[in-house]
Amino acid sequence: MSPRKVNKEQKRREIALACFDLIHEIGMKKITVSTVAQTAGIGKGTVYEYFENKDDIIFEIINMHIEHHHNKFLELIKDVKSTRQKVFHFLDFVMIDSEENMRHFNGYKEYLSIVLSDENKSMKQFNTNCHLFFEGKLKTIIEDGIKNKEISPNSIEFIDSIMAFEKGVALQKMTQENFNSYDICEKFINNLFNILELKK
Amino acid sequence: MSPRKVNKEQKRREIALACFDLIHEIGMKKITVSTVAQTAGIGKGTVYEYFENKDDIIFEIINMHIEHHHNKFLELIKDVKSTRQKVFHFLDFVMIDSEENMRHFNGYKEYLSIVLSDENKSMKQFNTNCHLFFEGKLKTIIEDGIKNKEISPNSIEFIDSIMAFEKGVALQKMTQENFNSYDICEKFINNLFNILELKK
Amino acid sequence: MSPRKVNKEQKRREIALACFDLIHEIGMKKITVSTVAQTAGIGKGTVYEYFENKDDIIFEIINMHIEHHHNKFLELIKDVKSTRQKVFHFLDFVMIDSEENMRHFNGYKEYLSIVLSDENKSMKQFNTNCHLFFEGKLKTIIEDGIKNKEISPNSIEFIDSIMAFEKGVALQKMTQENFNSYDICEKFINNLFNILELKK
Amino acid sequence: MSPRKVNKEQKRREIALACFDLIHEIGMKKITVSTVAQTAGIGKGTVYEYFENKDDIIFEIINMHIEHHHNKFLELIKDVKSTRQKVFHFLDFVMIDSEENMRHFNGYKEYLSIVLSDENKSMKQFNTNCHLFFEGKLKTIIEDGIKNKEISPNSIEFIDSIMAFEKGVALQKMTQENFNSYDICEKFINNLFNILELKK
DNA sequence: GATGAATGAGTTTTCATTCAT
DNA sequence: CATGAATGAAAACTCATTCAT
Repeated sequence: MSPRKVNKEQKRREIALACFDLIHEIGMKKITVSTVAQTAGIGKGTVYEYFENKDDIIFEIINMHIEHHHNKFLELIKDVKSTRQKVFHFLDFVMIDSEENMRHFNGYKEYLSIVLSDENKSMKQFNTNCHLFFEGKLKTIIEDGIKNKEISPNSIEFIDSIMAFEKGVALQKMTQENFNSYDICEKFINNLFNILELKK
Repeated sequence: MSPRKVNKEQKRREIALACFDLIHEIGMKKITVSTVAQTAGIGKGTVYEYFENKDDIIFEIINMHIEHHHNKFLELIKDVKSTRQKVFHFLDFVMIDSEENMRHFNGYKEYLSIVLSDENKSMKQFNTNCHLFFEGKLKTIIEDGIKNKEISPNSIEFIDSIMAFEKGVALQKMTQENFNSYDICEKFINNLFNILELKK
Repeated sequence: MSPRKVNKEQKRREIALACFDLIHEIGMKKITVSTVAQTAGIGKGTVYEYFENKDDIIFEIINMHIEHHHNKFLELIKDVKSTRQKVFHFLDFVMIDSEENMRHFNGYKEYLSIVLSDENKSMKQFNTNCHLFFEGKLKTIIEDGIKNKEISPNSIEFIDSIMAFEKGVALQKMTQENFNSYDICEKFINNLFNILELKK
Repeated sequence: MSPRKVNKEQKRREIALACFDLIHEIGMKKITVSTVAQTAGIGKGTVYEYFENKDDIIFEIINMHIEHHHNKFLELIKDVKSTRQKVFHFLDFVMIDSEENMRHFNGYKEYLSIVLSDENKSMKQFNTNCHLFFEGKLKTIIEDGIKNKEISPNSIEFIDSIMAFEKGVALQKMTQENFNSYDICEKFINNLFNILELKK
């Protein structure tokens, strides 16, 4: 009960949580240790009690965003039945422009710009793990579809392409003007499933 | 229109040209106005005679790289006959790990990290134009293939997806460990053309 | 006088003793209050129960080292007979490069750099006392030699010079490259005793 | 004439010269880049135009002091005739407590505390060179004395000891209370020359 | 037009000391 | 008595931009 012994890991998360929105509000590049301290309502020195250095802070905040995004996705596909529909939801992240989604999307954008500029190995490793998480989910979706005889067995061949497609759409949405991600995704899924779906 | 203006533009290009390789050599992020001045053999103040600010310089250098890349690509597909082969070459940029290609690829990576971090509107505009250039080329390739009865007329529907796929592969190659872009692209093209190619 | 006070003094020594080797291991300059607390297995705040401030801690640790060095020296000359030999041992500290000796020597170096940089009066006082201790020992050695008719009575005049010489050699060993302290000390003692020793 | 091209080396010296007295006034350890900039009447950034880093500044200031000291010494012994007298002047630096001399002496003290605390190799090298300079001068003095039949040929054997003695006296003057350097040096020289001087 | 010297705001990081529990 | 979480002053260094010559 007493504050004598603080749970370091928990405090880390508390500080990061307090700064969760900084990424949207001022951009990852402009986050300074001072800002973090102020936002979390603590002293600059205190930040260094819980984080190795500035990158460590940024990393924890990003971590939190990704985790949040994972959970959102799992929630989303929980009750969906058709494979086509599940894949639609898989692409929600890049298709849907709801305010909340856009906040996450912009967080991801900032995140990418860090990963791209840093030659930070652990960032790449972390990013690979995120990729594998979603790839695993997609694989499950596709395999379930095959089992249910919804889609043809060779659908499994298209997983890599879907993953790449999704990332490409994200990138274009981030870097191009007037890019209509919804239409492009819709067309892609329809073309794809017209090929993959088994006629009954 | 005035000869003044033309000279300015020419000098801009001269300076940028002198700095063409800086992006590979020291990385876009580490380019300073001092470096540019030194590399171009002019004074730091002179740089500001021809460029608004640092971003303006970076922009011009990038411009030059993209242009160079455009020309390379046009050269590449000049004598290629089959549509499948042309699309293969279209993906050369992300598939082939030759030293020269990797230099360009890493330049593109640096470039992306700038576009993503900046909220620079003109960057986005510029990037859109680049996209449209390559999209145009791809469209021509596909349309020619349709005219030649190599591929089915609905192939035109897949252009957006190919564009997105290519960008997604690029992104993954930049941000993931042990990513095998070659195999993924090969499988993608083969799967695609098995569907699109007309049997004779 | 009160048992309180005695316990305080004892605890001071316990803490300092626990940190005895820190000086060799990480260097005096890099000792932080945190390190001291950790090494002594107590809380940072507790350190301040027993020490006024950081300098006070450092001082206590140094104290302990000097005391240790005193004892070593007394041990060393206990059974030595000839005066020349005793003076040789007097210079052991700056002549001999055994690992243990070098550890102490480097400790002394760190110590000096503190004394020189600080305008700390008590440090100077303390250092004077150390000097007087060794000067007393040297005086006894010389006086014994005179009594034994080993060396001439005016040898007493050379005590200050020997003391200064020893410190000068130490300083040079600390601050010069390729300084051969052994040869210089040997020559010095031989020259000196050739003058001072009585022929029989 | 125009400020278009500044002589970098000269400006370095100008800045260092402006800070010449900082060492006495606030102590070497407390010199900050800000202080240097303020004292020299320039901007902080400007300091870095002429110096690699903070150590580089300190080094230049020290350099200037040593150089100054060298010149003073050469001036001092120019017209002195007897060898005994020359060696007296050789020890002036540690014997005489004139205000100007004490300023230099304190500068040397600060300098030593840097050399001792840093594991900076170039500092040691530099210090060795200073030593060699004065050793050379002393050697010349002694050799001249031998040539003139003032002192015995084996006087040459005592050079190292005189050098060490001088440094030892300096160190004691820096680190001990009520240390009477004058008397000790006087006694040393007299004892020494009573032995070395040839009787006529 | 060309130059490059001067600038200072802005950033990260350390650590002795305090004080509430 | 003991503790350790919180603190913030202080310091080194970078670099885009300006402006006098």
